[in-house]
Amino acid sequence: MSVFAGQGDAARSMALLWSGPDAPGHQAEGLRRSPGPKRALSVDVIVEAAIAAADADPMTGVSLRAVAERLGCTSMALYTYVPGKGELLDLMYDRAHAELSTGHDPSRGWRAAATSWAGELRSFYLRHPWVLQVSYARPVLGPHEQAVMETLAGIVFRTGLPAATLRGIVSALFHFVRGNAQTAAESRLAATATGMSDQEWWTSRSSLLERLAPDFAERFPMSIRLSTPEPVPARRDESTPHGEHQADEATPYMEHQTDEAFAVGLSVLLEGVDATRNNLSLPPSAAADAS
Amino acid sequence: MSVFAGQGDAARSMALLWSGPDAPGHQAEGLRRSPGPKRALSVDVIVEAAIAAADADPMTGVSLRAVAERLGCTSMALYTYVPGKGELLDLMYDRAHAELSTGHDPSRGWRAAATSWAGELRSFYLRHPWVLQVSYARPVLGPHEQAVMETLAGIVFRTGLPAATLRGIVSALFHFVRGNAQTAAESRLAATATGMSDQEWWTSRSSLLERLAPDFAERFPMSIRLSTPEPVPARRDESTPHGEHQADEATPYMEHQTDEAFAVGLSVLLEGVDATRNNLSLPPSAAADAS
DNA sequence: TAGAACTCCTTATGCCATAAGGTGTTATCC
DNA sequence: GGATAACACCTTATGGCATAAGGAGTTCTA
Repeated sequence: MSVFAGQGDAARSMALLWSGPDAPGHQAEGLRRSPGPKRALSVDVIVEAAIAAADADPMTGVSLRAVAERLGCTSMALYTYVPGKGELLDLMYDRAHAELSTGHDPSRGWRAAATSWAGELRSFYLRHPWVLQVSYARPVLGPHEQAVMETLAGIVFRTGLPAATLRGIVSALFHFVRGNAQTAAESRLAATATGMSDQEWWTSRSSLLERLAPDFAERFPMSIRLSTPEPVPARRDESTPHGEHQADEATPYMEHQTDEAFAVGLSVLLEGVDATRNNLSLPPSAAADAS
Repeated sequence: MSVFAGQGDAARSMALLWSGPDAPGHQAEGLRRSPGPKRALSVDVIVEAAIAAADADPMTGVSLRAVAERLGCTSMALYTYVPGKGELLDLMYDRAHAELSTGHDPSRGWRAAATSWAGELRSFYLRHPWVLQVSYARPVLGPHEQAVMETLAGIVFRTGLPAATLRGIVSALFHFVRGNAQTAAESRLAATATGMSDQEWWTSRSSLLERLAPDFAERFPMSIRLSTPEPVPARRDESTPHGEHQADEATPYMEHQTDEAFAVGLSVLLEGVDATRNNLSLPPSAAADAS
């Protein structure tokens, strides 16, 4: 039952995000100018603790109580530093993005760069699944997320496509990576939370379905055909071109599924970018996209 | 602060989902065989009321209290019919999918069919944004969602691609449509909830950013270039770099952005599917995918 | 007609965010 | 150097949530 999604007062979040570390309340020590007791905490420390709490228990959203417990104070004490939970979430979100690398090797092609960018983002989301709960509409773009955006923008501009097209591509890339990572993360979390492995889940689900809907195969033949694995004769023939994976027990079923879906989907998406480039360079006889 | 995401006991959800309407508790009337007072409600009625409640207030997740209020009973009465909130959510989720059309015109090409399928799914999500809060991992596939899946499977098999590739494509399509719809829906909801239009939001955000990060343009040149609209000749000088948009009041800024991103992203994705087909039909000299 | 089964209610528990207001600490001004 | 005002942090209260526990009334069956 993951919880959070919205954000708080954007103006206050942005002020906290973009103001330097010398801003009021941002640090415990510093040139104090005001009366009152010394501040025991700082925004940075709170954000750090909140991230740790969210990482430690990603299923249930972070609670101010849990954060406060980590810091040895009451939840109300946090309100001195942060306007509320929503704003704290914004801060956590941006701070976490500082983990992502911002440069890309310009000697590689745009496609290789995009592929590794997407892979890095995906593993970032898998490390911090709670990040995916933060809404994407009306983004409170903090410096670190903006840097991620900047990196991707730098990569896609090398395709030579116009900005309007690139906006669509960037958005599609983000949605794809986020969606895939969310599925993968939730499947992992479900396994640890319920104590039921993916394998167990799927077999029990299948047998249930068989009992409850005996006519499943006739009603949904295409679905069955889609989910049926290829007849894999030995090890690694090239019938499944993308990222074949030997069924060692180390990687559970769903994990393998999402990994493969990621490789295939990303490849197809970038193939589409390439094709869109070719379409533009071709003489106007090339059929326009039949949307 | 949208809330819900997980699901409840899958076995019980599946029993409720797949059992016919004559199953115990599914209907108010029927061949009663047991003592006790008549059932005033039914699972179907509860699910219907819950969907109505969720549609009416999609920001905050549905609460059992709200559903009960609609039905003129207490929240605890619902527990007689439904094991808990998670299972109710599963039922709502599947029931809502009954709205989607399941056939597709086989005379049209796969691409046209996929495009209209995606468009229909997107507008469905926009009608019922709460559906997007239901997790995608360990799906409790009910009959109606399965029918949607079946339709898409039928479409993509007409590309002739192998099932493993198609799984990746299907997954990418879903993630793309879901992500885009979620962004669009949240942006709409934010507008009505905060009473601040997208236009207002973006201008206030821009001016805030200008004050808090005066060096934004130097730090993030690519982002600026990406968000800058193509040089539309007249209308508004380009001194305000962020997201200028001719202000027709009909379609607000973000709405236009997400609509365009949907069209472009979908087109690129399907272009990639097409290109992947061509790659497979080509002689083996065609460069394999450089993942 | 007694009893069992069943529905639905009231009440209680334990989470959660956060509003309200009290108490002790501390820098600054007279 | 002491008064004072600003401030951090606490306790307590409010209202919302899911749901556990148990009680009261209704209706079928033996």
